[in-house]
Amino acid sequence: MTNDDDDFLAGYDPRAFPPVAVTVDVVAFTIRDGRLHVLLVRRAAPPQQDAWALPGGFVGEWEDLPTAAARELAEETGVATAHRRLHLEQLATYGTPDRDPRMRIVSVAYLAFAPHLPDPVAGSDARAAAWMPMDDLPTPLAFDHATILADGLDRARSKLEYSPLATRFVGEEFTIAELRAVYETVWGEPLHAGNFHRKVLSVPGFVESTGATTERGGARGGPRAKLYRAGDAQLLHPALLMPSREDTVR
Amino acid sequence: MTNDDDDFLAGYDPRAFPPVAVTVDVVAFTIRDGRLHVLLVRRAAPPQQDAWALPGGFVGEWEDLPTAAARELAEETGVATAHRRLHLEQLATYGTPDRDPRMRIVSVAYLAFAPHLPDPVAGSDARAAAWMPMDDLPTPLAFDHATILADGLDRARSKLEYSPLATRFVGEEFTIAELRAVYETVWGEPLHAGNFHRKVLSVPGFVESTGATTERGGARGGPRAKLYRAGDAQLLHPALLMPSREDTVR
DNA sequence: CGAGAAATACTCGAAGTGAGAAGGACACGG
DNA sequence: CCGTGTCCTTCTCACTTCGAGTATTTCTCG
Repeated sequence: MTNDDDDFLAGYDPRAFPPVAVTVDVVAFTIRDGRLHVLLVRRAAPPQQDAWALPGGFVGEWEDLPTAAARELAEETGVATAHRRLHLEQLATYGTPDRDPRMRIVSVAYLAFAPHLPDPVAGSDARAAAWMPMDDLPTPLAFDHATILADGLDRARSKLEYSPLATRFVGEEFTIAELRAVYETVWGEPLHAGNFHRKVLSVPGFVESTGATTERGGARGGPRAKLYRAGDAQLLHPALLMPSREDTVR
Repeated sequence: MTNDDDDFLAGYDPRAFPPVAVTVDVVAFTIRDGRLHVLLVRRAAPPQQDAWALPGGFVGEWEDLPTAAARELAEETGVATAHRRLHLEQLATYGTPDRDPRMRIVSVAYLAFAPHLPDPVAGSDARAAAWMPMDDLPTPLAFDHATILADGLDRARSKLEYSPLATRFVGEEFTIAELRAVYETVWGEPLHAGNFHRKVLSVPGFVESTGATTERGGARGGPRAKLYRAGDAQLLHPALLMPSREDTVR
């Protein structure tokens, strides 16, 4: 930076620009009882009081965007920011001028995943907070949150294909069958158990064996399963493609 | 919306929120002389006057984000907004608190592609505008634009794998060899001509034949090539994977 | 006219995929 | 304690896809 910059900044008035607020909204997914759930809050204040919405809120003046997303998640829902296996990534930004009646609001959406998250606790801005099953959502959602949620689901579904994201939905140690259940739940269709097994083990760095097995067989019988933990791969190669890929190509 | 909302909004003061400005920045790629080029402008005003930067600027009060991106592209560089084959997609949003010395600025980055774009014309906010080759960029770039540009390149490289984006870099009608040149330029490595040919034709909806051929053979010899135009596929299946994929997996 | 270059097609072995089935290990209900 | 059914895990087989190399033909250039 130059001295010219200093002179310039001294006379600079930030209020000269159009009033805009920046918020973060979080699409948080988890799996409960074999169904995909998203975290929603019931708005405690206008606008759209009592409507179900994604957790979110204004970004603090000196706050980074991902920090704000983690804070909102914690504040409005009691879901611990420092949850060990929480995954947070930027999804997209929504800025249609009339998406919020208060003023021009540009919202940066984040996508979060974690295994076995606890029941949320409603925070200051929320009358209630709950994990809602994706196949039985309240309608309508506030603002354009239905669009954001749909984009988040799309992203999650395709990220399973080429990233080890699925390991974020299960515990530290898991069986191949648990991992398969994640794919089946998010993709919404059954997979061939044998082929899935072969494929997961053939992708370098996806999972690594712990040497141990489960204590018992499955709830309805079957042998004990070997336990694995997440490997160090960032990208799955070859990828696990959704069976229905070809149908949705065009 | 309810009457409660109206009461609430009547007493609402937008100035109560932390001052933030929202900008758009555009990473525009094209191919010239077999090299990948990005559009840069030389800043005409502080801060960082005279530094090279991505074209961009403040979002108008009633302006949609993609509209703002197209406008900035046109304003600062003379690249026509309505260019027939211009592709524009949202890349990501950058909001680190100190990324701009003026104030808190959140910038939504867009990615643009087009074939054979004309030489840009410097607009009001730019002292100059130019297509700069990616392998010989001026350094440093203003603000965090080097990061944004790197993210844009990553996105472009991987989008070639599973989307028909490459057809946006060539003319309305093109040969398989021209398409291959796009992949080789963006990926930065030579491809096996025979395998590429087979693969492109085997992906349903990627290209469709026009029945015609080029008027002449290649500049250095060879037969006339068949001409194709873009098909209707939105997703390539099977995908064309980068040869170096496996090395960069972890 | 000859040499080199490029578009396209073909071949071969290696690797990956979907579908099915087999072999055990285990839970659970008589 | 035994039979039945579950289901983890491994195999097999036919089919597709892939990378690498080669062949053929047609063109430009000198």
